Amino acid sequence: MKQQLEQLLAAALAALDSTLAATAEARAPTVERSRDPRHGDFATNIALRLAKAAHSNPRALAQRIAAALPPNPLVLRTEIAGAGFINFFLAPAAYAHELAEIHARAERYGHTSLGRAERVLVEFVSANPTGPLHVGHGRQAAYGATLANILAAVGFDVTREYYINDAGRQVDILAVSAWMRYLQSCGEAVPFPENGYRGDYVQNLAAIIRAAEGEDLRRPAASVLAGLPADAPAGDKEVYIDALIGRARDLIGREAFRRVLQLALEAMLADIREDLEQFGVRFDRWYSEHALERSGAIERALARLERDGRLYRAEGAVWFRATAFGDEKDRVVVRENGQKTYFASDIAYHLEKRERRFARLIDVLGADHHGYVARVRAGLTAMGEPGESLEVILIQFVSLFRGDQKIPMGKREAQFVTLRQLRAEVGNDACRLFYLMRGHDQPLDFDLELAKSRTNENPVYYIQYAHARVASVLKQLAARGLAFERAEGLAHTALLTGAHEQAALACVTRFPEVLEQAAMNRAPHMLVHYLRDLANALHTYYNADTFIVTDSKVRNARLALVIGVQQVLRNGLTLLGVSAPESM
RNA sequence: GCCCCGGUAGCUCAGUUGGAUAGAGCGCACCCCUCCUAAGGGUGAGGUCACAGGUUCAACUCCUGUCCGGGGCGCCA
Repeated sequence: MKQQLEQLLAAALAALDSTLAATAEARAPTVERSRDPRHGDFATNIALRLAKAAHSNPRALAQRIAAALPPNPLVLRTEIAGAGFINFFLAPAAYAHELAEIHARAERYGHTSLGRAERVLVEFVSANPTGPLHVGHGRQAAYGATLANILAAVGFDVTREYYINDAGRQVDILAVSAWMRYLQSCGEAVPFPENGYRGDYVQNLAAIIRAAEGEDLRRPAASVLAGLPADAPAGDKEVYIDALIGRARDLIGREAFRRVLQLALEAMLADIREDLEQFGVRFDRWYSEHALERSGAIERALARLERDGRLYRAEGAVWFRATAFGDEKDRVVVRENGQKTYFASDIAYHLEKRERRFARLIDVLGADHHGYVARVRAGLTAMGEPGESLEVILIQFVSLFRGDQKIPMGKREAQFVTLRQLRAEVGNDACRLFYLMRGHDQPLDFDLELAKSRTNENPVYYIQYAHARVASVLKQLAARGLAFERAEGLAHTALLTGAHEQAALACVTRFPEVLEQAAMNRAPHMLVHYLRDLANALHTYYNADTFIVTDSKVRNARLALVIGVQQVLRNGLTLLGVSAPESM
């Protein structure tokens, strides 16, 4: 509906004044829903915006524009109001037409072609496979999955990707942590390194290694520890763990170390995949950093930067001249010890995304990655790619509460709450919806008690209940030996004149606009708030009026409306990854 | 010190890219089931949109500065 009005406006402006119509504002006139019903159904401020360029006062200009509007059966009348707004009052037929559209398009209603099939890569979660997903990753998963769904719904060609950091020092640390636990389980008295991963899951990794390798990789504690530098607190934990990794490779051989690493990695990845799968989060591709490395892409990227004079050597390391591309300092790409940094592979990875012809690269990252944005963009720019093609969305942190009691969390400590634990406690539906209730740039307080409560304080049930309520009405209808007659209902929508019916119609037909807003603002929470509003419109209507009445015209018109509401609720919940139950 | 995000009702938060009288939930005070699920609906009280300037016909929204809160600034990832 909104689009049609905007087209009418554009036509009016073109007919009125060709030079005026050429201005940027006139080319894309905007129409908005009126907040106050007295201001009609839609309103535009175009006359106010163009008044200066037209050398006219806004109200007079509004008059001329309104007069130039091509006649349209959907528009009952227009009115000039306030400082120069043009208010549109729609004909009842406009809502009737839109309601028929909901019934006709069903699960496709709300889907548009706004995105023009532009190729978008949404990379999200990408948690390091060195431990199970925690509640922060859960928010990124819910956000990324839903954003991708919404972008796809409004016509973007979306690919969902998870980048696996399965190369480099970090996974070596995972491997050596698992090996140390393995040695302990074999009865060797080796101290666990300060910088190792100390979660319980590492014990499981040790058990997996033992099942695969028996005691073949057991080495005496004395030979493991001989001549190593001191661990923290006396020594440097970073130096210590690197030395320990070197020792492990020497003692069991590079090949065996590789097998340990591979077993640990596969177990972690299987856990992460299963967790996300159960959470309803799916990826089109799991992109391995290790595979990127093997393909030579990182070497090629570095060679290209070298050729273009973007690299220099200092203090034994190789630096990328990031400051030449807007970053605040230059960045190391190859360390003094010859190891490439993660940043080097990030450059290659993002370049490779562009080579796969994605017009827009969206990275969904934790808020702690803020410093990373400028440098990856600098890398992309240095490669001759437009910096704007990269869009980084930072997700603020999650705090868990039990009532008003904050639950302590720490990533490296043994005690942290995993996504799996959270899902088990509150359920997937509440989990997805609670993660999405707030804007991504807002820290999230997640109250476990509230998420579990089956009261009206809990928005999950509120929305789902509205959906189930309509299903219940239909069951009741069948129980009374009646059936919904769609054609009759849609033919008599003019009977839906009550205040609650008008409100429900206005709300349910907003869905396509909400999806566009949510997509363009990267704001899934707008969809959540909308669904709450729609559920409220349904509950209010339900309490005020009876749907199953004897007059079949009225009955079917009302049912057409509530079934339309149910359809939109279902479409919205599906995008959020929340179930739409038939009964509760 | 520099950078990012936030500051809106007692609490938790929305606010349609600058519009008309700033909204919702919870909490508080009331009211509504012989009726399609009360996991629901309705009414009321509650605001200096952190503060000060600026831009504009119009500012919660944009710009500058100040104050407060959170986060980030390693040859870590």
